[in-house]
Amino acid sequence: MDIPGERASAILQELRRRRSPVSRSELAASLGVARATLSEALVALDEMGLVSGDAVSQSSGGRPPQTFSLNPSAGFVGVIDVGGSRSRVGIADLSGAILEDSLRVIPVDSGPEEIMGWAAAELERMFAAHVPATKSRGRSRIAVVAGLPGPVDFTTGSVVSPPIMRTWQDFDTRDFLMRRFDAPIVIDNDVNLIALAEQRLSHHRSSVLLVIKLGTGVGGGLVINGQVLRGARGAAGDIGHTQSARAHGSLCRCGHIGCVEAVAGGWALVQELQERGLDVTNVSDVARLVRDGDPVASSHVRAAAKVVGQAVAQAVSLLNPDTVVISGEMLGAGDQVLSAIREGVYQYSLPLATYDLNLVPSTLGSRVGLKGGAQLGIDVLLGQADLPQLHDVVESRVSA
Amino acid sequence: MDIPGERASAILQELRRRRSPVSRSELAASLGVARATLSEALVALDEMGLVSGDAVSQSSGGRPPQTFSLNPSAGFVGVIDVGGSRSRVGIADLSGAILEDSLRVIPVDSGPEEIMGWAAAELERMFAAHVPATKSRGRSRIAVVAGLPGPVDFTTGSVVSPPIMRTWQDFDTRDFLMRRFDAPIVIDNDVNLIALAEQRLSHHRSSVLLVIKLGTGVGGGLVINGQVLRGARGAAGDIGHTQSARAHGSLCRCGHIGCVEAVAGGWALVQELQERGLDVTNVSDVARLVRDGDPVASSHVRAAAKVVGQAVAQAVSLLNPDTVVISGEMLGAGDQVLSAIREGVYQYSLPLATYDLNLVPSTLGSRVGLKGGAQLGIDVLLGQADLPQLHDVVESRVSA
DNA sequence: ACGACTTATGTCAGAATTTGACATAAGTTA
DNA sequence: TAACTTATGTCAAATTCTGACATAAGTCGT
Repeated sequence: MDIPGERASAILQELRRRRSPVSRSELAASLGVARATLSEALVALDEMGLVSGDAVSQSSGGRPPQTFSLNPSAGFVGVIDVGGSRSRVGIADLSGAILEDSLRVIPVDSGPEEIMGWAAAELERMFAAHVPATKSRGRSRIAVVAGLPGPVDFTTGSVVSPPIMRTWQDFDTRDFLMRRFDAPIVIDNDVNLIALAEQRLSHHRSSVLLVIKLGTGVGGGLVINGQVLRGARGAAGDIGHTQSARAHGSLCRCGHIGCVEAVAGGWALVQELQERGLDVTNVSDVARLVRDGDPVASSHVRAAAKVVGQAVAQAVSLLNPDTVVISGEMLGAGDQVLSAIREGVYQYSLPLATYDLNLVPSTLGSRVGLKGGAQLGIDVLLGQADLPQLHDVVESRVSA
Repeated sequence: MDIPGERASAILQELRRRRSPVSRSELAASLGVARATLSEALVALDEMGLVSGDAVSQSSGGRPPQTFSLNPSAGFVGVIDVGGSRSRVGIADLSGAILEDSLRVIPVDSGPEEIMGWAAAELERMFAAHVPATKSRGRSRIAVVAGLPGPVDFTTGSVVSPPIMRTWQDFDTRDFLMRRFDAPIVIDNDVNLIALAEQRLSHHRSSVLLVIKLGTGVGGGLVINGQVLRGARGAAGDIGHTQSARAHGSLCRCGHIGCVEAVAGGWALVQELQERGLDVTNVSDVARLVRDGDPVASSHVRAAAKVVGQAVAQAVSLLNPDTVVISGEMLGAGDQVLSAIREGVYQYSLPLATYDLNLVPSTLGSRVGLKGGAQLGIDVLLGQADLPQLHDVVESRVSA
């Protein structure tokens, strides 16, 4: 029995949108089709192993409904999250849950061979451990997503980063992964993944979401109407290398002068504090010092946060987002960071744009990147990704 | 004979997308349905008077195809474009062509009663003159669109503008127009209308388009994937009141200090040049002076354009648009404006974001606002508008 | 001018899909 | 236990879409 792909996709999307199991009637109602139609489609999806009929749920006065949900083990996503100073690898199922993950502290400029080699090996191990060898019906689908800490050119799938990551410049990440995995591969900017995670998992209702990541660098991600805005060349969201009035004179690692990152980036803070004689080697150290009340570190971080706040204010004026999420290791420094950013935003934005603006810290923890990558991978597996250049891959998967 | 609304909408959309008449076969192919299916739907649309079968076109070696296009006189849009110093009213048909328009030089702070009263009267006259009393089949649909020079709260349809337009603050434009016209009413920001016009009429292929309007004020509009980005409260696109390093100290009419507009807005330039003893009263005067080679005016305008360029650079970094269009009266000052903006953009943006950026002047003339309003109105009439709060209105129109 | 060829259109029966109604299943409540 | 409520399976009828065929209306070559 074959079911039109469009309806199948709609059902899967609806099942995903609601987290909890849904009855046939509810599903039919929200999709606007007759129960009979929906029932038939569900059977087909069940045969493909994509949905699973749960046990009957509570009765509300009559026959209790059988509820359905996405079958979590119908697909798995391997995610590689490369960070400035540490990288993570994880595997998630269709529910988006991270089944296993591993962390390695390694600077990004150790080079792609070292990092991606390790990551791919880890991923192979995890796939072997978690993906059932043969599903009774249908084979488990898999996808691989990698997030890189720099602008990614979507057409080629490799990093295009004048500022940093020179060692990655000529490395074709997509190709490397394609050789190791027989699966759709998606390469994206790391902040885009974080932004997607925030929108899907924490800010479901947001239609214009801006995410700022304060880590080794300063990055931004944008999710508009549920879709990541990548821009013409995948360079959208770059807020770290916009000019700041307060950063005048500071030389940035990108070669320009006066970038936000040159004052507010983790690497810049580490450098400054080292010059002031403090014992710091990375962002975590800086955050710890502030938390412990070190006055020098605090004042530097607070000043940095104000600069970020001003840059965010510009973005808020331009985009009028409903939600701004602050993420990244620098959050570990405590409330001061957030309040300084708020100060900048409310000072420099028009009242209308901040009237009901929701400016909040991330609550998704240190595995946000993996979670976002999982979401993107699931999009691909279910044929709901907004990646034009992947359409052929996706098509063939969906029809299979 | 009734045809599913979804297909009807798809056909209308396709007919609109292609400007030129299309044959049945071509239409069927682009929509991916059988010719028979499409043919039947076309008959229904023809009976409703929405499409018109043109004369047969050129043969390509066999029977010449009959081509179809939207019937221009199946619907009309009245557009009111309120500007800082002048307002326009016009009427357009479904093709988007402006059939008639009229201009009145009147400052926006003359108040809404005066301006909208005049505009509504003009519009009533134009509707009476151009809309056929009774179409043979189906009644002509009409819509009214108004563009206002300030942030518009979409939920209420009235201006929300701390900066200017105090007289408009408590005026309910939508309600005013609803009382005069039995039609869907859309109130939007004037730059949003311009942006829509640029995307639809000049930059069809652009997926991220940024439009900057340099007039009495400095405004911005954003069209992403063919949809205007209005933001959470309709305040998106505000680039005039972002902070500029070079504008420090200048008091803006919005009450803040250091806004882009405080240096680069038309009103600010007029003020400055007056202080320097030049005889200018509005933006056109300034542009004329520069065109005539006045050194003082030129240097001021050039400096202003650089400030704008820097602000645009921020936006370019954040959004990575494929196209930036410069619009507004200040363009009349000549090439200097554009080149100064380019200078700012290329100096302050990352190379990746400007690599294949298309930064061009508008070519749509002084009636852009009317043209954009017409596009938005047609969207509404054909049920393709992205305005959530209008859905009920639209639904009832489409099914009728 | 005429026939061969090419392309477009109308028609319509059959295929595919969706629906609504009805019978049945499986609980709750009095 | 009977009455009632809600969920599900089934299937014929209605709707929609398609593919094939016949026909229409040009061009091209002789």
